[in-house]
Amino acid sequence: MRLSRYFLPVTKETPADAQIVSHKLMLRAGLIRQTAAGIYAWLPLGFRVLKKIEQIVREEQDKAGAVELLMPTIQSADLWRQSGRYDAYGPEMLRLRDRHDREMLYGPTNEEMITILFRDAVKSYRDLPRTLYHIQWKFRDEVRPRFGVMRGREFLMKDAYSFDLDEEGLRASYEAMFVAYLRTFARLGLQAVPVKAPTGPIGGDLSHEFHILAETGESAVFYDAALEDVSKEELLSADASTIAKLTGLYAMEEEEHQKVENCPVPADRLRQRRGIEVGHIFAFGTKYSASMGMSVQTADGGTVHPQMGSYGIGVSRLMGAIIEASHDENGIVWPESVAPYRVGLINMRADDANCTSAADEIYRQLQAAGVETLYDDRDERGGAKFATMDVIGLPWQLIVGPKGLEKGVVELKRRATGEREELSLESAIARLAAA
RNA sequence: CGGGGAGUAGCGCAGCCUGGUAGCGCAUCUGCUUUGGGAGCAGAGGGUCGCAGGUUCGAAUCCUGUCUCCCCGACCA
Repeated sequence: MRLSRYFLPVTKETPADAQIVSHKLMLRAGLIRQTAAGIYAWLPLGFRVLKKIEQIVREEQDKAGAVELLMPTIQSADLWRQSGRYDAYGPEMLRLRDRHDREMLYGPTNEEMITILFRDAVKSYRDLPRTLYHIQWKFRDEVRPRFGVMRGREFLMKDAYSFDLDEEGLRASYEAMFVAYLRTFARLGLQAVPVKAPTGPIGGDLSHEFHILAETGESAVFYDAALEDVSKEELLSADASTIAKLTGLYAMEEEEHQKVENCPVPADRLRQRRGIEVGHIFAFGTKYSASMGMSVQTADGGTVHPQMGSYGIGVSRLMGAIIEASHDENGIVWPESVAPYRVGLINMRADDANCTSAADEIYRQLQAAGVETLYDDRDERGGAKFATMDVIGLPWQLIVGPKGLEKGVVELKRRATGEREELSLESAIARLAAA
């Protein structure tokens, strides 16, 4: 993409509304703009990142055997009356009426809808187990939206729902999602700590929150330092034994931690850090299948209410969390896996015919090699171009200028480390084309 | 929802106390000089001062109401 034809409103100054670094940088880097309290427009660059995060989440859901569908954002109040939650949900639910005065709502979650979809189509134990998911916008009328996309009212969420014949099956579905979550966060370049979460009135031990460690996290997390020693490779190849290992290590949110009388972790191994909750998985058994009359026939001719679980990931929140975890004083430092473009190509002298034709040619070759490139072809000063590239945080900057061209080289700079290297055109392109 | 704060040019702000017809920086536009880490000079455009009432000869400024946004607490992906 040529910057001269893109829509990328980067700013030098930080809007006063933003408090935390990810929000400031998302505004400054031209990723988002706020349109109302807790509601954001995703500008082209931010939208690309959102799509990339979404795609990684999707791939790992698919790999875990979950099946994607798409449910609507608008639901009918009657649906929620079936589960009894229409009155129970409270003012966080955005309620509206259509032209016929029918009560509708903007979905804050989809347990009810998935349950009737599944209920009306599935009658046999042979159709279990299944896990269905979708990635869809949710609306929760938060009392106090804040921190940019980290606590918006409208947000993009992946929510999956599992249906199993019995508790043993539910546990297996739960663990499959657990693995998917570990892999997802590892691929996103994040260190996620699974924290045992209170299960409320349903009971059981199948509920975990996944927290990204960052100073600006909303909750304090106490955990065993051994959790920090788990390698990315180990997480990417996670299986049941990984879960056993991780869940065997102590990790609690502050509120729960304070209830623990004798913390099993020795003081020198107990860590306290802030966490951003980016995922929550839990098993709720027959809560909805019973209340909404979903049952299947068993092999012996009886009927059972399927055991259900639900599994959420805050996709849009993840973008804020990634930036919280990966930035420096100059701007965002995107992990390669979610960077909106792999390389920022800088033409140092757009007014110089030789320099421009060289840069144009490199851009053409990068595109031919399938390298996602943002090409700053504007006639601006070099300093402004570097500042723009730094704040938007692409992994690589490729600098083409008259001085280098005299020597037959271009400069390749790695955003994360600041390392610079002079290379021939060919080797620079080859380097960037390599996965 | 309780407590606090703010709405003045695209962004960041001053002006308000003590009413007299709106200003600064950045950004934008034009010209010239520049060009390897957010350039310099000269000029220009852009504002129903959130909205509605009221007081007054006169309101960004005082009064009342209202809307919006932000921050601190209790809840959530």
